[in-house]
Amino acid sequence: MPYRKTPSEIRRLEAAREHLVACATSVVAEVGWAQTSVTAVADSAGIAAGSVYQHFPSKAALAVEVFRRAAGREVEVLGEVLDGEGDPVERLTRGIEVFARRALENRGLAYALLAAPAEAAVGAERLEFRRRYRALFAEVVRQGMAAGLLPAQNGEITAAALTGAIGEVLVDPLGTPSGHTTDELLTDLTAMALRCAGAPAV
Amino acid sequence: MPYRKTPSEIRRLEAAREHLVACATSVVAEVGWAQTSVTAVADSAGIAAGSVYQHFPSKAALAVEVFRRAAGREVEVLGEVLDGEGDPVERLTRGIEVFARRALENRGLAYALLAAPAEAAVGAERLEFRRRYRALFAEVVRQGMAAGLLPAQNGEITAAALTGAIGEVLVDPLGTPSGHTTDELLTDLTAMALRCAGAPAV
DNA sequence: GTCTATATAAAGATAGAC
DNA sequence: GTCTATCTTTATATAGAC
Repeated sequence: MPYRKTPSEIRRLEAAREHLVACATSVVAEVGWAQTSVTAVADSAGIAAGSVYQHFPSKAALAVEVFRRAAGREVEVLGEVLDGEGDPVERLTRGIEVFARRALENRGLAYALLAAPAEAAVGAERLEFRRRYRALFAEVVRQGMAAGLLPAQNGEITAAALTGAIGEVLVDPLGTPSGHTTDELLTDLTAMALRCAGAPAV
Repeated sequence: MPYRKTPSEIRRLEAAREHLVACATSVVAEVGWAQTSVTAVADSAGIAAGSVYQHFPSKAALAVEVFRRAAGREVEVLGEVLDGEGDPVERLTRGIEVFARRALENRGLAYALLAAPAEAAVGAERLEFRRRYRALFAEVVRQGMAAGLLPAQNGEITAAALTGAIGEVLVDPLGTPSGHTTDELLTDLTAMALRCAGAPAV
């Protein structure tokens, strides 16, 4: 009776945990935080409700993990684009495009991350991640000002507006109705973003 | 034993109901929807929990009433400013200023109306009212374009960005920290809004 | 380790006394 | 009409069998 787990045991446990997080993420994306009960997650993962507590001490801990994983991916992707090639204005344009496109492609998850009603612990995480999104946007705006491509402005407010605008378009189910393709929406959104940051019209 | 309520009885009942709505609004502004229990509202109004159900059939109905009253006031005020005197750009500037100032002056309530976690029924109302805010902004942007003061743009997206930006500034508790007075914040916010709508720099 | 069954807690809603 | 006390529901979390 070993007092230490074998490597294969550890792998199995981690895999089960990963599976649980993945299933919980799907459930949240589909029905939102409020309707995501421990039972629903367990059903989705094919285990009993009680077994969830083998991997997470509480529902809140699981929810926070789900949020951190998903939001962390978005921050990472956005950060890479904004920190990539080209001048600050080009990068900002691509960043908005990528951020919005990913959100539109997985609307349920994006809504859950940006806006959906959630318990307090998740709300706190959301606040933190919104700050990170905004910090990324604010930094590229700062660079744009330094390069003389953007006029003097409060970059934090511009960044907040960009984050808020994308969220707002997502929140409204009528945001992409008949007559507007995703591409048209993205064109209008990036145009607004460039105006918002004060980039000269093309 | 009259089968009809006397006028004074009706007045008393309506007054009690008004008082209940007012107290509930205060509670929501202070602690948010999630922490607003029927008991807390009843305590605040100085009545028993059970008595709440003399005036509203359910907690959700009370919450919706609270939301409608408060959000309706904001829509009305914003509508009057945007529909007032001056050219469209001037009205937009004043509208942003008034909307944001009122929100900053009653931050708890503004947060509850714009962003705070809430039950489904309130969430649906919020969606509806955000659409109304946006429709108001979109209309003045449309007028600005028609008057040749603003460049061609998707006014709905500009309107969404403005609503989102104000909400975003409010959501962040660090939005108005040391070094930024409310007036400075408003100056930066209106400047962003004018850029966002494409108004020429002053 | 995972299941079933159950304990527990919180909040909304109701019944009946006054 | 309002209060007190209680019922009911719902979902989290736990205990003990296998």
